[in-house]
Amino acid sequence: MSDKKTYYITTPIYYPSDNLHIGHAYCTVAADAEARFRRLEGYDVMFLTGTDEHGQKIERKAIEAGKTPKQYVDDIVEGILELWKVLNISNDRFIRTTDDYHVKAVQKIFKELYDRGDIYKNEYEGWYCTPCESFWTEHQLVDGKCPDCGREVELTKEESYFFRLSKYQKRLEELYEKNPNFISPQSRLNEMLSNFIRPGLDDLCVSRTSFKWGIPVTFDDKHIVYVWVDALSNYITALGYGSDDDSLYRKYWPAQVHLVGKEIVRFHTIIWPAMLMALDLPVPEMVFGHGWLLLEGGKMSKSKGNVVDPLVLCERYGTDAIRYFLLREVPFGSDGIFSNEALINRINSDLANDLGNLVSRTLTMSEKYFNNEITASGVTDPLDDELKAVAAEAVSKYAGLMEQLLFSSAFSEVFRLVSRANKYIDETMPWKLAKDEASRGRLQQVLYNLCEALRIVAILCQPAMPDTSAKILSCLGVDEADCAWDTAANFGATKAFHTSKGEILFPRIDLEKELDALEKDKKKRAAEAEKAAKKAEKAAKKAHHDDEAPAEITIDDFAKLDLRVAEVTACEVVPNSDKLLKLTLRVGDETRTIASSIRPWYRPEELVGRHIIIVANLKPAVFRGVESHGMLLACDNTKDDCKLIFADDCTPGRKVR
RNA sequence: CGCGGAGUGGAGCAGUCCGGUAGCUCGUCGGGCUCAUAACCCGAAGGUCGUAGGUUCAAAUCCUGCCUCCGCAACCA
Repeated sequence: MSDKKTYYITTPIYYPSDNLHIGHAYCTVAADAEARFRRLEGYDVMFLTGTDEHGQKIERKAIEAGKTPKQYVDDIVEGILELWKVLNISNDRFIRTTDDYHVKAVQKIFKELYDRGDIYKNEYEGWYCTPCESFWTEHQLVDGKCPDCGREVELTKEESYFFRLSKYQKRLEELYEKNPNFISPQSRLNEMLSNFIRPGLDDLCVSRTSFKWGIPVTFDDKHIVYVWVDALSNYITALGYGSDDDSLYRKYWPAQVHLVGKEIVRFHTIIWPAMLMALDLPVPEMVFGHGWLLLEGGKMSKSKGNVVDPLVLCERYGTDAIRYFLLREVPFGSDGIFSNEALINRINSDLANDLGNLVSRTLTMSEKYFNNEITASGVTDPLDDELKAVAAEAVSKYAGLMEQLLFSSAFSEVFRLVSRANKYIDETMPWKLAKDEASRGRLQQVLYNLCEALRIVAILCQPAMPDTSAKILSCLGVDEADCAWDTAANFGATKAFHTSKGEILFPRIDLEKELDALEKDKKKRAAEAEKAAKKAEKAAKKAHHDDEAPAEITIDDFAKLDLRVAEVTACEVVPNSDKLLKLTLRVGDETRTIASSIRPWYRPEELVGRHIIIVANLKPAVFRGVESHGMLLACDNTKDDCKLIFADDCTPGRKVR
């Protein structure tokens, strides 16, 4: 079967700085549905997802959590893999940008771009916020200050490597023109053109020296590869590009579609194709920018406590119901709103009332009237024609819509057929036919038609609800051959159904009770989260006192500390304080004040004249009205005991290293 | 004048490109049916399509101004 047409689809690689939420699930479920649909159609599918694990944010998060960056992302990624398992995601590969093969390939790509002259060294000028260690552009500044912390920034130059993005402006415009579907949906194309292409492209900074958690540039070890080359190239490195075995790359590239959120359309439609052009590689066929799933009452955020955890939803309502909801509720290109009420209503009306109930009533009649054995009797009626017509239309429209990633419309076609089948039961009134032995042949045909309709519905539902489809097909008792995609368009393909009543597919949910329960659950979770946060904070504080080592640091990090010997010239108790002592210190020629919470362990008079070690360049802080300029070094001997580090033999003012 | 999207019966949306009976889902009300998961089927009520002008025999649909909401603005899908 090597002549099968290939279909390569990707999701973005997600940034594991936190656990994933419903929005990530949205995108991945969509990609999964498309992948499943193409497999059903007979394509040789490659479906890739993964994680983008480098960068300053993760470096920082890891430090906060007291872990190495790798440990930190390992833990998050474990959760992500679990989530995809629960959501029944059928990805063929999962790439992590920390994977060895990826790292090597990225280094190779970076070097090649450099050798070709499309990456060059220059200076990057920007506004630097020292405490945040972040560069900002003029536009990003808020009132001329750091948008993160609000502090002063200074104009700084950093040596950087740049990618000649500007060189590809014209070729990009040609690409869009020649291939109007390259950026989909259409509205995103306009956005790219008027926002970025038309004003002109600047060369792009593709390396960093301000943090370390990334892939080193092989020929200049001060630099690490910044996100663009690192993350975007995953789509080819995952297939072995740049490794010894690039057979998958040669087989599947270029991708048919990169599925991305609208906020990263730009990187995928400008930077990524330009990079590929620079490498002389083919560009993907399409970048589809989907909308966002917004939450009732604004954006998802932890502080609002409105983050929707897809694991919780799956546990509560079943994976297939959640998958269906995500695909059906919102047209794929636009933003939509997620609410529990919408979710429950959708499950109740579509899945329980219409589909589940249709299956249930059909199977019940099959059992009751025909002992579960259904074949076509040939006693037809004009009433049958419309059912068949709707089925045929559903199949053809569905296929076209799925090919364009228009999931919501595609499934609305499927449910048109479900509705028509429900109506067909009312029109044909099988319970009346059953009362008259003479209409037995007709009754049999009616049930056959219903089973056929259900068989087709089940086939079409596979991409969205794989488990439910399997259940329905199993209850219908059809051969595997009659589950194939090709047979969906063939109403009447099935010879015989050997049905069996299964359990209720989707139990109805009591909306009010459920919303109450969810509300309670949410409060419980919020409380737990708060508790956990406090605990974590405590633990973090404790970790400072503990001999448990935080993340590894470099000698440069250590060099940032200005440790000095100081002589205590005076010492007094700070008023209104249980723990604080105010120390006056001589550090070389300088005199300074430090407040420290060591009163439980030392009397003021016993410290005067002693030499201690201080951190001299700590940011000043005010405790109980005393301005403290530094910190004393001390040891937590036990939980309740603290000892200062004395250095009586050392000269005040001298540096400690 | 940074860019883009949206304002249509109680809720969520389609229709707008190519002007001419305002459609779908949910909800509400009434009826029918009993095979079925208080489900299903039929019917009804309810909208001067954000606002002010303009073009036209005719505008939700084209043009202009204004108002409101939302998203993006070097990385939250």
